[in-house]
Amino acid sequence: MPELPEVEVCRKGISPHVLNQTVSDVIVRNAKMRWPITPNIDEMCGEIIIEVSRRAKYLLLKTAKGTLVLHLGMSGTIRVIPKDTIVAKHDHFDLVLTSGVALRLNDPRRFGAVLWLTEDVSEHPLLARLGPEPLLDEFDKGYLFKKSRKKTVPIKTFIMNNHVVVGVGNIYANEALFQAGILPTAPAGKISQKRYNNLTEIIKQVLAKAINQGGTTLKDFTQTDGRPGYFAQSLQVYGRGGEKCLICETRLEEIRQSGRASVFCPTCQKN
DNA sequence: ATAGCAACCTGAGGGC
DNA sequence: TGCCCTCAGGTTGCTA
Repeated sequence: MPELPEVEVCRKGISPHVLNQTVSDVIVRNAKMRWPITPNIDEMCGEIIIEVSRRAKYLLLKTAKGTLVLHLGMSGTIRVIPKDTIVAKHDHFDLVLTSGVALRLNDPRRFGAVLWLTEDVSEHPLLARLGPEPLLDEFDKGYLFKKSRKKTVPIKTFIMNNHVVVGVGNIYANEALFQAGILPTAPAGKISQKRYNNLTEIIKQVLAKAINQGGTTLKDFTQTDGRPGYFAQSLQVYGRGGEKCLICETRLEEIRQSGRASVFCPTCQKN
């Protein structure tokens, strides 16, 4: 389910329920995720969660002793529930709090991750080399232009690369490039400063709007309280291959780039 | 260094 | 009904 907006919606949803709460128990029903769930995760019991933050698509629950790192992969969801709620298929992990509430991770495909790290999280190999956060000022107008010089990779592959900028997944990459009028196949190194300025602004806008609307609900994504996100109705190209462009009525084309579907309008978008 | 893509999984949907 | 194929929000870590 998750691109950056969905993870941020999740962070906001769980935060009031877990911040300053004490962990009473951790329940691992299936440790086989992207990597095995950290065996020493029960060290978390008795700890107080002092910060609920996000870096890229990683959720970070910080305590005095260490940080719980959660990633939702392709199909993960986190619900806030009474701790005795009946367990469903693919409910792999619970973080139980003394308040009687639990965070429950459900992830059919198990591409997600649950890691208890006692070292400095920002130094961890998974997080150390990530690019800037797209919604912060560090992702500024000059950044993409400078970073892309001499790069031949297609622009869509470029903006989806975590080492370039984090959090831009397949849905929002398609949407942002459509709105910026740039073909997803355009070589990153050939795009002008001016168009990068525009693209940067659009990426920020698209992500911010999606967060405000509670994310995009496709198959199984819901907010932590079970409500759907409403950004799906704002999608202009994602999932619309073969349908008409909402601007010019040209038929939208669909291709595959690096194994991912790219949808674009051959009229509105240029190299 | 960089590009392409297999791999990790389950489930849904389409064609036959 | 069943089988086989393709596809899906991500990302690491191979192989060239």
